[in-house]
Amino acid sequence: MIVKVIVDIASSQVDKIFDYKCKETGDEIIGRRVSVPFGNRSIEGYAISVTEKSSIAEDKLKFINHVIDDEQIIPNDSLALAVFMTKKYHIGMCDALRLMVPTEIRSGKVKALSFVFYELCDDYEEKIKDIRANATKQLMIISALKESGAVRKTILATKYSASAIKVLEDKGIIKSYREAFARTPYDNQQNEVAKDFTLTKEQTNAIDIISNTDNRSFLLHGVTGSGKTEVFLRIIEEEILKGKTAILLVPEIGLTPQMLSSLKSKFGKAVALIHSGLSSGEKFDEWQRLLSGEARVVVGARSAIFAPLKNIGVIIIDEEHEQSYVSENNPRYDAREVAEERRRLNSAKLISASATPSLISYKNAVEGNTTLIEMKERVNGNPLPKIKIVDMCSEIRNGNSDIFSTELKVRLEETINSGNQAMLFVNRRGFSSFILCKECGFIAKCPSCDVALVYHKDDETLKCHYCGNRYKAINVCPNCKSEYLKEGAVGTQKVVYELQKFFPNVKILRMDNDTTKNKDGHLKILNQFRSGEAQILVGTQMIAKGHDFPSVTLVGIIDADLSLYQSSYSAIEKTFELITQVAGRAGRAELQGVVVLQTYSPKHYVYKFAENYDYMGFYAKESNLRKVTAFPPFSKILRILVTSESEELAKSTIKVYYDNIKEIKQKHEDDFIYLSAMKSPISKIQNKYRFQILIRLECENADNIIDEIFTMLKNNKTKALTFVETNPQSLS
DNA sequence: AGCACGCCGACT
DNA sequence: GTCGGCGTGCTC
Repeated sequence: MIVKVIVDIASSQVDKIFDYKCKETGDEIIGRRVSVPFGNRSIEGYAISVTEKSSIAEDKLKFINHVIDDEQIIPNDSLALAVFMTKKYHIGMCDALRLMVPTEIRSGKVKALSFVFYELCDDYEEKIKDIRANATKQLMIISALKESGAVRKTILATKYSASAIKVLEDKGIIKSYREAFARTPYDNQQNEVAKDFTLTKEQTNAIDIISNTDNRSFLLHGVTGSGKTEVFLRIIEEEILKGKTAILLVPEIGLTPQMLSSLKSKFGKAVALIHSGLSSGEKFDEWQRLLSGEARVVVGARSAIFAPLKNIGVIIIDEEHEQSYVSENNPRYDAREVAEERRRLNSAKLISASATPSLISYKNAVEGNTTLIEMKERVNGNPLPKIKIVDMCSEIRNGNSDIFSTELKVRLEETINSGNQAMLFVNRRGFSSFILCKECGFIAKCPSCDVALVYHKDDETLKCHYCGNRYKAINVCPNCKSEYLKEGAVGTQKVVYELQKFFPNVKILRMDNDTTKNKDGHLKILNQFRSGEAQILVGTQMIAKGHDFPSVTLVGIIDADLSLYQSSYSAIEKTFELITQVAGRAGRAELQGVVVLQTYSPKHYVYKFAENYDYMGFYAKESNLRKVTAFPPFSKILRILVTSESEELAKSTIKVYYDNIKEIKQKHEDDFIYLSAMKSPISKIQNKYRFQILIRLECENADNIIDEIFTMLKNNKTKALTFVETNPQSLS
């Protein structure tokens, strides 16, 4: 038999199928790892298929050393998924397969956890007579074991001497055995008790539609608090009862513990959790539980889409619009697209849910490619919080140059006095975005990256948010020695600093990348806030997601324009999402909430629509704009990024690509809306120069042209690293 | 990715 | 004469 093997080397040069001979195997080798001779060494590879004959000369073929796994670890649908990904994302087969076998499994360093126990032998009664009365320790061990059954070796060894244990073991009175234990994340967490809800009409309707339609994708558009989670749970339950499995994707961080608790209360041990925050041991065990079939529901961040489940009945993507479903580092992939393919391969259902669906998903639904389900009412019947738009320009005209408007200050005071809590949202960490010399215009920049350094007041440093390097903060301009330095736009630290001036006695918490570095950092801060230790929580994006805080009645958005004026075609969409999501934090319980949104461009249409929670209106307007300007979803953007420590190499590589693409363009002149090669806006990160090509294509033929471009890239041998991305969210 | 093969400079 | 520099090319 000939076995087709992908070698476990992530390099484009060996990104192809190698044929090996294997005497005694059939299909069962597929999806297992094998050890194979490669050159003059032995390496690991993945068996992906078998054939009778090879096109390689017989004398070149070698035999497989041995099969590593004693069962299939990559399900068949995942193998097909990997092939799909190589085409879609211009990545190697090895890169794709590695996503499906976690490092913990591949490294072989993590082992199943097991403990040694001691228990009495069945026939201990007879042998016990031989023990002398003065062997008190031995007798104590026996009575201890008699009382509590099996005892762990480590525990027994702390109480009794090793010699006494050994003697008993040698005499055949006690015996040891090993038992495996799964390391279960958040096992000590109290799970919510499953309640029997009366479903709302909308929930019942959603469940009906979904359960009565097989092999289909759905978009569940429901306002915050419309009870989407309950719909998920019922559908998962249905599929489980049919003997199928389920995947539930949630955005990175925050949401997992909450969702996990709901799932566990319903499905108990059948639920596994997969995300980057787990320890290696936990990851290993959760993955094994999924593979063995013990766990049949997986909840996790984007990588959970690769869980080793068979016979998938439903895949759910919660907060479907979230950017965290797109992996930023290589291999770059969009878990939502992968989910759709895995759904197709399993003839399963896919439910994408959001209060603010991404334009592309909503368009798909409107056009009938997926089934749109609307949920417009909140379960508790409460109104959504009122959004108040504050014009910061008129604040300045009225003599208030603070970062807080009068309205926000007054409301903060009211909120605190009434014993409630407030959240302030600033989408930038640090103190100020840059330091500028008013005399000579000097801006402190990172020597390794082409970006301004961010001033951090708490440790008096200038930090680079791209490479993480830190420098001492400056008081004088290093260039002209001027003392007149100006600070850039406000970050979370400055908000806390200014806030403390107005409310010296109020406890304020800050939550951003800097305060949540250590494990469970998020949870710690969120729990502190929930318990009422602080009255105000200041934070970035990450406070917008996740938990409900019943006593938060005020949410402030310090500078809503920040995300609006980013040079991305989706900046306005992101702003709408952000406002809706942040607003959802106010008044989740009985208390009516208020959102104060500060902006310098109050007339912008995004604020009008956001103010009224008018997703449909916003969708119509924004989608029309994209159509007119030919931006996604009405076109496809392809970005090719080349990075190298040598500026010359990066530049010349881009030139070669560009010339080749120009040739492709000549063949499909009508399909190209835009083509240009340039320095990346951030032209250097970590001493690597960055050049890029941006292409915008008409939708109809885009996939074919992208295929052609990928083939060209693949055939080009260059030492510079090449990344490809479609519809990039950021061009930096 | 590794490792061998291969063709040019300063050393016992 | 040869040890070793890393450029190029191959691995079923």
